[in-house]
Amino acid sequence: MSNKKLSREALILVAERFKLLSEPLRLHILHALRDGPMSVNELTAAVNSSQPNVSKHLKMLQAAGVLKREQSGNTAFYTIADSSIFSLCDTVCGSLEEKLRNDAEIFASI
Amino acid sequence: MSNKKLSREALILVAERFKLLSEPLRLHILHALRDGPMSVNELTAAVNSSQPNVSKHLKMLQAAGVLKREQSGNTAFYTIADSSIFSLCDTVCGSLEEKLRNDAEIFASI
DNA sequence: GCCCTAAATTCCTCTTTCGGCATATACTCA
DNA sequence: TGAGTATATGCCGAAAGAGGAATTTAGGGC
Repeated sequence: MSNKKLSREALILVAERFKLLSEPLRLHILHALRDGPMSVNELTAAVNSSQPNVSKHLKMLQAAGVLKREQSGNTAFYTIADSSIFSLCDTVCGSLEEKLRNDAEIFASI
Repeated sequence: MSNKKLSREALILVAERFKLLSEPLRLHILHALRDGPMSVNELTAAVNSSQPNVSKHLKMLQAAGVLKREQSGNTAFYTIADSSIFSLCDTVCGSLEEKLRNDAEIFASI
């Protein structure tokens, strides 16, 4: 764990990355892409949203460098470009699980 | 890296945790608390904001279980309660650094 | 060229959230 | 009890972000 002093600009960049991951639908999209590339249509079905909405979120994820876009014929395929997001999600899941377990214990001991 | 299927509710919880970390000021506060507990006044000075604003963010961080509050006399001290946030920040920093380095190389090779 | 399908873009509205300001609460000390 | 300091809270206005609906752009096949 590094201990650098972070500049104001660095903090903003980091915050932006977290903000990108702060929407359930975007997380859902990323989660769906774990098993490989998918087209916009496939993703739209997978996450149960509208096509324009999915396209908008895909654009944000791509602009941030998290996703990569590849066009094949008439359809666009999106792939994970930065797999560090999965470590992030796993870390958060682990932390939340632990917290919930602790809360459950406290509740049980009442 | 786990490969579980995440439920809609789990995605929302994870997204909420990321949202918590998506504000520069909150990151600043957490960063300042790396070296140990601080009072609200100290934090207000450290992050260069107003006291009410800092209090509000502290409350959110505490409600999420990221910070712990301890009152001593008239002043309140806040401490890191979930250090996994630092791994998160470090992972993001690493990813951003790599991306910037790559972008710089691409730019240099033009 | 024309039609069909896939994806992206624009406009709009609604909700959330940030920060400032004023105020309230709570603790200490005289 | 009264003054002073530390922290929390409530209210407001401004800005950002999400999703819906309609439309546009672009490719493929006839």
